[in-house]
Amino acid sequence: MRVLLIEDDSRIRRDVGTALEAAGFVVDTETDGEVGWYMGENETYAAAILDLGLPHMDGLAVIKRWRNAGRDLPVLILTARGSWTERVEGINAGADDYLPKPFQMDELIARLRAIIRRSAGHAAATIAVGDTVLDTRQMRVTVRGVPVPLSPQEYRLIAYLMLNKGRVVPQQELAEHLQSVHFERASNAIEVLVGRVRRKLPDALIETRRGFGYMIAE
Amino acid sequence: MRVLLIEDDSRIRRDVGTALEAAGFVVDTETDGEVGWYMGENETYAAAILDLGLPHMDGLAVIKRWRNAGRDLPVLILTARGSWTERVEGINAGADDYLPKPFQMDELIARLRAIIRRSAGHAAATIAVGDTVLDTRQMRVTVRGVPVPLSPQEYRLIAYLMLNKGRVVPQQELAEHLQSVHFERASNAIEVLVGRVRRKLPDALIETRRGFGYMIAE
DNA sequence: CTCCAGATGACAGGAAGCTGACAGGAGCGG
DNA sequence: CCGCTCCTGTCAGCTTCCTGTCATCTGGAG
Repeated sequence: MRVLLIEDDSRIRRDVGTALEAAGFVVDTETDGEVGWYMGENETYAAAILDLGLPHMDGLAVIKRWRNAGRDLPVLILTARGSWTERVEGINAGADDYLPKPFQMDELIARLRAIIRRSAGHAAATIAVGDTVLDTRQMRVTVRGVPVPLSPQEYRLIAYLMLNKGRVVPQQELAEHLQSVHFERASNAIEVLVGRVRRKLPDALIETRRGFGYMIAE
Repeated sequence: MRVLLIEDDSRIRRDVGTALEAAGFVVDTETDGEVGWYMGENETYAAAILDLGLPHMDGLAVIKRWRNAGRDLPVLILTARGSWTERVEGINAGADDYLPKPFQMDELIARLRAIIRRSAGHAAATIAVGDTVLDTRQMRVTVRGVPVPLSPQEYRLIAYLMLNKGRVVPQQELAEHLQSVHFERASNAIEVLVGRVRRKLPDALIETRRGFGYMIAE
């Protein structure tokens, strides 16, 4: 079982590498984001372990480029402890699981095996709200089992809202998260996008909280 | 903090239950998988502790059914020592952490607290005064469970007063907090706003302290 | 009883959000 | 390299309802 480890901290890199080899994995190690991306793109791995703070190309960007290219390589990201933002962004970018630092080697290995197994065709990482199910691995939304055709922006929007269900998400936060550089104040791009998503999904799913933002109830 | 303990071994059930209560948790105990699932589905817990070998419904099945229904209740599973398979399957099914038997009570409690803390991003941050509950994640106020429709200004006002309950808040401070540039002396905007909020909430909630400001009693 | 901070009802200007139409442009197949 | 399709941001028009102001009451303190 071959895995790709991308981590710039030499201490962690060595420790994790050793532990993974002891657990029976073949490990390729990279320290640079861009080189790591290239390896994942051109070689075959059972999974990748990815630090988020990397030289040359940020971990999130690495995942996104893999995903955009159709790579469904399972990815486990290492995040700073308690960084809710990183976690959500990571999962939203297409990561399969996250592990807050510092972590136990045992747990890393267990989770790594879990995502590998999951990618072998078993359970998917899903979030459900009523009839509507978000599958973050397939980057797809289904309603009563029927897939809903969504554009990339539309998917990112609904995914972010579902990952934050039960919480009011301000328009500003959505705009930042969708990372479209274009959004200016005095643009109603978010409203338009929400409208488009609403037309494709059950009506009451996305609540408007006038003056606050949007929310999906639990 | 209320937790759900599902365990069929009476010895472990009693020991764990006692330890949890000593640690300040309120514990609901179930021995049957299906009943446990039902409880988790219909009650509100800060977390669940789940044995994997259960009568009627296997622990893994319980987690999966919760997850499929969108329940993101943190789950700690108890596994047989060294059982890689169980660990991996547990995490794969959506468990947040696992603990191999036999275990130290201290460790169980530490890990339980950890997963509850980790899920705190999901948890509702609420403040209650009598029947009136402020939920800052949903940015909403409910009275006896019924949501009260509030405009942004109205919500900010009641939220600020509830966050400062038991203290007299001067009008000036309220005005500054609401950050409306418009407020000048000789404006009665605050009085008007308070009036609007009062009409939507239980009568005695906001006290007027003539000459000083407004207050919500504890 | 008098006075004045606070309460209330009415109102108008405008902020926030929704929608349909449109066009530039990215992505893709040929 | 061309042409087609789909994505996505912009715009104008419209609706809803928020919010500060004003004029007028009210009631408690002294």
